Amino acid sequence: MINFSTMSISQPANERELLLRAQSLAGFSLGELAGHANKIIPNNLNRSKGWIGKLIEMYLGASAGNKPEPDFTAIGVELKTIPIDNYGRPLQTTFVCVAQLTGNSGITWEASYVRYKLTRVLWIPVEGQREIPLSQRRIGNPILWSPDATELLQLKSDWEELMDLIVLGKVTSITASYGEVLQLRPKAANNLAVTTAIDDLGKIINTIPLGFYLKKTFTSKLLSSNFFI
DNA sequence: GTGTGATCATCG
DNA sequence: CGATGATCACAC
Repeated sequence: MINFSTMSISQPANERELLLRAQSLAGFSLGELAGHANKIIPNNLNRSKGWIGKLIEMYLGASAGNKPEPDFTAIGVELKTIPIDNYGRPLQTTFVCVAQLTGNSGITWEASYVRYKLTRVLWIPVEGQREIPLSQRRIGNPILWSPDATELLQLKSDWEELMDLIVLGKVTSITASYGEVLQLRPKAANNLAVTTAIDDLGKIINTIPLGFYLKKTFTSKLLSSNFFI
């Protein structure tokens, strides 16, 4: 493992450096990483849902903070930790970004945040079974990924279908079952959270904020088909 | 509230 | 038992 201090870690200068850094973490447990960084390990993730992501971000020198940009802004790479089972299959869907529910006239897939976020992603698989104590869960081999032509088409058509629902004022009838590989689900502090959207008459309404998520079938394929690269 | 990091937990 | 809907923490 690279001898990181617990303080600030420089951003990787390029993809190769980032990948090497990520590869150096593979095989270590969360307990080892947390201990090395003098971080306290929570008993579970119930009240620390983003904890693993933040820990890995720190080790890799991610920089975007809570700005709507790729984590490694300078080199245009987004970081995603993804919980996996014994067979390397995802245990959860993957959050991509929040969905703008107003002001979408004229927006195209090419100019969308979903496209922007998913152009280049560094996936870090992490053992995610709840039976494994957090400190014993191990980091897997990273995968530097860009969507291939097929994946791009799947994402684009789902995005267009979902955006049509938003633009046409059908927001309140959206469920997570729309979309083959991409879905819209609540993304909020709780179900009292509110944002603005438009109804089918074009009037402003209040509704729960939604986010785009990648379904497990999609991430499962990309993880398995890129594993041996 | 919005956006980051996500996973929890209930229900069919 | 998995997917959908709900939720947690934090920065600003």
